[in-house]
Amino acid sequence: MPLGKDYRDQPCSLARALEDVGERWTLLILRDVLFGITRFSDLRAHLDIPRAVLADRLAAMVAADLLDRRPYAAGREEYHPTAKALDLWPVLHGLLEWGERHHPAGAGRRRVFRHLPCHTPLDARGGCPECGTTPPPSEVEHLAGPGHTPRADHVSARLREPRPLLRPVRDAGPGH
Amino acid sequence: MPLGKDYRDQPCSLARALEDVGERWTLLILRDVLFGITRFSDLRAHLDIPRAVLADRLAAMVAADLLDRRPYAAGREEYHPTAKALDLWPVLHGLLEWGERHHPAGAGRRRVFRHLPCHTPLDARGGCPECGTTPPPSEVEHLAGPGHTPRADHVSARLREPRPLLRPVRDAGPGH
DNA sequence: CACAGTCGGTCTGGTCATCGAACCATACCC
DNA sequence: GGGTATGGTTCGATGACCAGACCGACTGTG
Repeated sequence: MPLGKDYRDQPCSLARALEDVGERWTLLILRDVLFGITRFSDLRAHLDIPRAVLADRLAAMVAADLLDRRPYAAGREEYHPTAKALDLWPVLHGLLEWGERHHPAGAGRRRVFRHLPCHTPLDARGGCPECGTTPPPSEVEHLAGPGHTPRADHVSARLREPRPLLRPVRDAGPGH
Repeated sequence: MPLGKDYRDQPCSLARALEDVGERWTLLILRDVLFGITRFSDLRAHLDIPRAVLADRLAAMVAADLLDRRPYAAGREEYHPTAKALDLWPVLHGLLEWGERHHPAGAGRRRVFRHLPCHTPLDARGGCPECGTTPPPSEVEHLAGPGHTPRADHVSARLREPRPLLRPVRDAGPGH
């Protein structure tokens, strides 16, 4: 399904937001980058997205100041979320929770988010019921829940165990 | 710009959510319906969306249990948000606020949301700083802010004055 | 150095969505 | 009957998306 990009004549801030993140695949890519999936090949393995579309979206997201592209070796690039992208985390989390509520998996939640210091699952608004704060991504860990459907790719395997948001999946385990 | 609809092999709840509301125009239509714009012709006037696309989206949103379609006269239809749609309000508001923060209009906010009982502008998370609650749409009023860019259509004119969410734009004024 | 493999893309051809404009059926008003 | 409002559908052209083939730069291996 194609998704257009511009909503030219809409004076609303929602239209502005959708011009940045409303295109097909963009929010899923953003989620993956927040999950620590930062490389072209890993994003492809995890999302089953056509190469050309992924290349196009990454370029658009760099241009929109959502991603920072930097080499980790000669000719090899990594994409990291900018402050603007991190600022979207509560919305992304809210949308995911909405999907979880209205399209539940039989066995339970597909993914669990916990406040790292408190070790408490976040509520629907992304807040920590224990300490009352709304943690930034850096303080949130995520792991597969009981409703999780396994995927074959190597990236998905890494995301089953608890892992802080933003930690590159290429790096070692949970980290405390 | 087209936006596809299905993300078949993604086991994530975010993909499920995007299959409901990820298509082009869908979130803008949902916002408009929450603003009280419930008729085909009014949506068209406010969004500048091709007729065929609007008809397709409305049908999809009814099928996804986001909208309830009911006649208000012989052969005339109105679309009203379901509970599922109302449940998405905090996300919609969060995305709008994100757009406002990262694409500000020079003169200030484009649209202001206030908690009706407290008459206090909502914070970025959709909460009321006065009473500490997160009001449902029925308790929120909205009006044009200083950064508002006027549009010529008759619907936009109605949305300039304060008005509770969900109140049909065809109905009379602010209502307290 | 030749060779294979990995990575991050680009190119191509076919399909599908979107766009803008025209058309249409019903109901109402006079 | 003629005119208008409403809620669509149909059409042709353009553009987005998709799957798969191709490619250039670099790395490691012998």
